[in-house]
Amino acid sequence: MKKFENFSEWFDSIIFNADILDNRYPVKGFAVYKTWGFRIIKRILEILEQKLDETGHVPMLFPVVIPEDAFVKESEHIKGFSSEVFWVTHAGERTLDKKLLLRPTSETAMYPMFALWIRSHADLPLKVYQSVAVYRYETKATRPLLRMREFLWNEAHTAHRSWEEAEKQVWEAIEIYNYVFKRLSLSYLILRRPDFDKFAGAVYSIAFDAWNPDGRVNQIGTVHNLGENFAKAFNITYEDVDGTHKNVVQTCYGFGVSRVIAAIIAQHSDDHGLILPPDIAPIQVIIIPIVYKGTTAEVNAYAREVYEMIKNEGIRVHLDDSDDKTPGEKFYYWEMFGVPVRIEVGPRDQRERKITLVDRVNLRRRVVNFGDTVRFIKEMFNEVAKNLEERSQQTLKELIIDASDMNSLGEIIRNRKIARVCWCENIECAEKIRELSGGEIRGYRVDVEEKPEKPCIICERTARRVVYVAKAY
RNA sequence: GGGGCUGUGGGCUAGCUUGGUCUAGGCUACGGGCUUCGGGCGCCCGUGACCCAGGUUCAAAUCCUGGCAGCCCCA
Repeated sequence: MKKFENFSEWFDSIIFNADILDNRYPVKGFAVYKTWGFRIIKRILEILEQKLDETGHVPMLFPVVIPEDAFVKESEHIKGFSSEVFWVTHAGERTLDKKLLLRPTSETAMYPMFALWIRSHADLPLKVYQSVAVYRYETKATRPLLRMREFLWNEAHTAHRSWEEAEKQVWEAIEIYNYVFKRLSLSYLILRRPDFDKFAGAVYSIAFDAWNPDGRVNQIGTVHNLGENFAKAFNITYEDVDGTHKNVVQTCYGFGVSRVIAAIIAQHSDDHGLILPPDIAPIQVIIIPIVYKGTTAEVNAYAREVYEMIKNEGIRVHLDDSDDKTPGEKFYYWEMFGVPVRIEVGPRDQRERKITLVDRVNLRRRVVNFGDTVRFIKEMFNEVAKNLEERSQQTLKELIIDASDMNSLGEIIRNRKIARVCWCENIECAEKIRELSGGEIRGYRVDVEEKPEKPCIICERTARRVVYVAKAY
């Protein structure tokens, strides 16, 4: 199965064969995370949550159901989500007096409580997070990991004394996500969404769009400045030092765990299967003994010795000494699961007290002395992470193409790339871009400033932004 | 939201037009055995399937309707 030729089939086969997710659950848009996938998820969440803890966020867990009256308080928010919420209307045979919905996101679950908890400036900033499943009745075709009706994410919600503080928080959030995504060697664009595409109820939204081999971008995280919109709706006020009562200013940000796994697969993996950054690999090193008749005992004993030594260094290592598969089969098997480093131990290695190291990215062999094993493993971990990042960055660069006119824009999108265009910020022109190219304006970069050097690609008036246009999941 | 295509053992598929030797074939995976083992070795044996509900018919994997599920394209 070829990654860049038939992304969809390639992606589905990796998800299935590498035990990430089983999409055969009999409800559309719902699936089972299998062991390998779920172990990876736990590692990703561990990295993220640790960073959130370090930056003063506290973990909490809010209910999955939200009463209708809380949900309808912020008018923009309802408009954005009402068409895709799951309603709980019955309990047994009885109809509920008060309909409940399954959280599509937790603003309306959390903020009534925030209103109770926040009394004075001393309660601020409040920074809360939770890692939970959310529910959205997607009307578009669902896709495993990329577009599910139940998906895992981590959401953080903060409340502050002022707009300035909230702005700072937005940047802290961006840095946190950047840190985690970099640890996963992912490449993406950090884009401020155009106003028509911001989060329902936000003042503005910033999103992380990861590249995909089919040119469709994958939104793996978002950061929103909510201003006072929800504070007004939910009456979240505090008494300031001077005795006046003010609305809090809020931010919230979401980290799409399911989509992050999708991005890791889509960006790093190859036609042999998954390739995992060492930080999140459930097994980081796989040892495969190469046994021949006559040397079986020595080789297995030596392999065991190598295993014990590596294990004692705190590296997640597994010895595959089963005799029901040939070494070649084991190579292919563990490559499918993306184990970043393989050690082959054969009679030759055993005689010379050496080991053969192979990295998952380039599959190059290296023979090193027993005593140097751990040092070289750690080096190889860094190398794998670096190679993945460089390769991913390179692909992102190649995917982005400047569009000078409508014809070239249409061609870029048809060729499954990301177009960079100058735009005047008028919604009419945005709509034309979508109609004529099939791609959507994803926004302009916030991590670097890009000045438009040409007029708007549609109306030819002065352009205000350099924006990225792509199809999206 | 609109249109098109598809559904056969755990996975991939043949068969479907033209209903009947289909007792549903193959590859792979899985279980057992022998043999091998520095990139999917070979052989033998075995388990395992026509998405669901109706309908047409002497007869349905095959035709029709609906449901469920999946894929693709467009809004």
